[in-house]
Amino acid sequence: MGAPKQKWTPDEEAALKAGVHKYGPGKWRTILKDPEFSKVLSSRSNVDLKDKWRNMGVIANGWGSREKARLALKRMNQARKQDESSLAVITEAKSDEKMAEARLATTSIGSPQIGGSKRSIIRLDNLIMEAISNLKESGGSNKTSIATYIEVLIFLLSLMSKR
Amino acid sequence: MGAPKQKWTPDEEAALKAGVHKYGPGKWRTILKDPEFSKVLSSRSNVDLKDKWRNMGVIANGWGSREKARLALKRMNQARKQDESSLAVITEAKSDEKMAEARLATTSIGSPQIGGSKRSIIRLDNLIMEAISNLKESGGSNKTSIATYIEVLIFLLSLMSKR
DNA sequence: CTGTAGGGTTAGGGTTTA
DNA sequence: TTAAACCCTAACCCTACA
Repeated sequence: MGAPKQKWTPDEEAALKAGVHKYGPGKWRTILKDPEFSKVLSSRSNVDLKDKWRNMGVIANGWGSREKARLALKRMNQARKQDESSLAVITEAKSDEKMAEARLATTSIGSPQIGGSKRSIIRLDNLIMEAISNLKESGGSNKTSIATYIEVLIFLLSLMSKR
Repeated sequence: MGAPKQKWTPDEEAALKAGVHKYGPGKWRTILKDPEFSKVLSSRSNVDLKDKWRNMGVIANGWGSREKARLALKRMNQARKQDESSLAVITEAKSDEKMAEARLATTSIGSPQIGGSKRSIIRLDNLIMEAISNLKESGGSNKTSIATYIEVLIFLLSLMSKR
């Protein structure tokens, strides 16, 4: 009902880290005022920064383990969905059950070229994130090799997402 | 392992509904504290209330689009025929019970219409195609589904690179 | 009044159980 | 296999106190 949760994007997390590195933890308002970060973090409050930093603190470990890859995938999943944005939220809010039905019924992810209305992109995004989600649960005998490829994909995705 | 399941009684459901009517949804702790409901709901937590309200909502509203998308993808995966050499995307899914008919159509990732850094796309393509190739050879009970998901992921990457 | 620290609560994805 | 119940935790809220 209130504002939907605003999940942190990789860009925002990076800005926060950079800010803490520059001013130290606890200087949330200072970080927000810095022109270097104010753009990216414009939708965040000083308290938001504090809370996010607290959440990130639990993750101090390195990358490489399969478990870490799984978690990374999970976080990325959320990040991408959020990144695809405000429009997603808007359409979700607007759509009554019938619209939701219609969207699914006409699920046509056009060719990459023209058709890419924002809406179809969002739809694609959701579908694919679901796919990734399913993949990580699909189990199977060669989990290790799968995880390896997923790690590669995660890395590539993060690269691409930086525009 | 967990606590034995405790099914909701009609009294509890009624109290929950009354509580939401009085304070609005999202005020779970407040509802619990209200002497009017605290007796009936004494064995429930605020999170329990939230979860129950969600379950009741699903019944009232029908399935959400997200859940439908997830199922559709699952079915698509099962119904899909393996197509060895091509990249594929979902192109169509007829409504309702025919989600199983969702099919895949081939497309090229290096399509000229895709702007942005074409070179990186190609490299990405090679990298991932190699991954898929290895994956398919490695054997495994659900390699087909894995390949499908990765293929869809590739398409997502091409879309992202365009922005 | 402004900002931070820290405990508390909610939202929503995920998992388990019947 | 599905749906209700339950779990995990990021995101957000509340309050004390500098």
